[in-house]
Amino acid sequence: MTMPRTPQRIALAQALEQTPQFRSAQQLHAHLLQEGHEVSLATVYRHLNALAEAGALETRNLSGGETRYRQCRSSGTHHHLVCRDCGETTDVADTSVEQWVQRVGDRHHFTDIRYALELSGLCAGCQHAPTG
Amino acid sequence: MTMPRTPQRIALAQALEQTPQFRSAQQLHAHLLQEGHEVSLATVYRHLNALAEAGALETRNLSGGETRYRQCRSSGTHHHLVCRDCGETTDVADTSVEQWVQRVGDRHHFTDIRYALELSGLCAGCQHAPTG
DNA sequence: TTGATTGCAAAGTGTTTGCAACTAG
DNA sequence: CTAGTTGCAAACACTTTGCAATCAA
Repeated sequence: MTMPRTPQRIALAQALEQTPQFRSAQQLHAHLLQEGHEVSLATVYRHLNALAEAGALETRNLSGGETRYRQCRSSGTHHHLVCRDCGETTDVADTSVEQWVQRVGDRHHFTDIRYALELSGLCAGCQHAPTG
Repeated sequence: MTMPRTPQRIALAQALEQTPQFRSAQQLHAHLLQEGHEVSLATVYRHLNALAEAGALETRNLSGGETRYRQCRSSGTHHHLVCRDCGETTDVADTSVEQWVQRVGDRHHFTDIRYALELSGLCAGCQHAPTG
């Protein structure tokens, strides 16, 4: 159970700390290189998988086979509203969906319910801009 | 806008008709071969993409880069409750989430809101079975 | 006839892994 | 010293695509 505090691991942890956004292994890797850290893509993948497996990261599967990761944050549930044009992300704190989900599970006799909700739209600043 | 009714296309359409389950391109391809149809994997992929793009199929991205498809059924909005153990899929018809989403969008001055909600749990039959 | 469709095999993506060198503790 | 970690390059799984042959209308 020893666990070396290698510079790579530390750098990745910091990168994950920085934003609440979901980012891909490749994005994170590029980010680390830009910051001057020496890490290989393989190492990034390895840590990401380990962290996700340990429950420290949330994951999201995109079309194209890409997986994005982000650190588990607030204990309270919240969702993200992402602007499809500029990418701006807003946290949405609200528990009504949570309650609804619980009810649905009960009604269908399902237990250990998990759910993922993704919201996207056009933010105030992007509503007149053409999407392309 | 001609559109040949090829045996491959017909067979695939029938296969999609058969179950409400999400299935991968490879699963569908294997299924078709078993039924005695001659189709290439490439063709299955091509049709699946076309149908999904046209809005005739719903898709789901799994970890591992796999995409699963199934035919769109009810016109009204609904969600899916999937059993993590046996894969059984239940449709959940309910509009309260829809309304909530709309409210959230308004509150943040976002327009053209889209959302995706995925629900998973353990169905009644799988609640005592070990997950492995 | 003619444009859409098909199959094949090659190419492409994102991710994983074997292995030898390396390093934190 | 030694188990865990790293980088590289090869391997993987799923999907996409170029192209020539084929087929439906």
